[in-house]
Amino acid sequence: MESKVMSIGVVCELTGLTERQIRYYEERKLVFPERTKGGNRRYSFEDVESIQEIHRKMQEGFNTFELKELKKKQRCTPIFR
Amino acid sequence: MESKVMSIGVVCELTGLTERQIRYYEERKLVFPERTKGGNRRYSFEDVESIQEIHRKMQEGFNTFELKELKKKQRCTPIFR
DNA sequence: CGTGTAAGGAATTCTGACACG
DNA sequence: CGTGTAAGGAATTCTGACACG
Repeated sequence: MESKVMSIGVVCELTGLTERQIRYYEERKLVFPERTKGGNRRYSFEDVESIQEIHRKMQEGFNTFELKELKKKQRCTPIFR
Repeated sequence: MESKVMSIGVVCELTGLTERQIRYYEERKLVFPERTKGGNRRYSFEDVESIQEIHRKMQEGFNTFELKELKKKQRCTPIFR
């Protein structure tokens, strides 16, 4: 599901992370929720997956910059899979 | 997806219905969203499908009581399909 | 760097009621 | 019966900043 339907509170419940962490990943250009007219964030299930992956990688020692680099590479290599 | 993750505002966007209509279906025991600790409704994609089906049936002339009866029958007949 | 927190405001949602019919 | 609406309050989310390190 790629439709952006969840508020940040639901994402917190699903991931076990804090709002602060989730907003920070966005600040570092790792997640891209949509916004309501009022400015509230809306996430998809794919975003939730992505957020969990980010958190896992960070626990493994990666910082947000490195994760951004990782994403770039992933965007360029699917041809070779 | 049966996880209850959407606020009523998102359901309005997805269905084109008003909050009033969606809450009324719940009042008539046709939809069963979960609640946050604070009391806010949370709907699943299945709920959205259900709500759209309810609205279609009502446009065909059914009232909420008849739809409740229909649901009962549907719960008893899947054996025969 | 990544995250916690208090601050103040704004968007979102809630309930119960009155209205029409 | 099904839906609109104004009312008042409460839950949720937002941003920018200070803090620690």
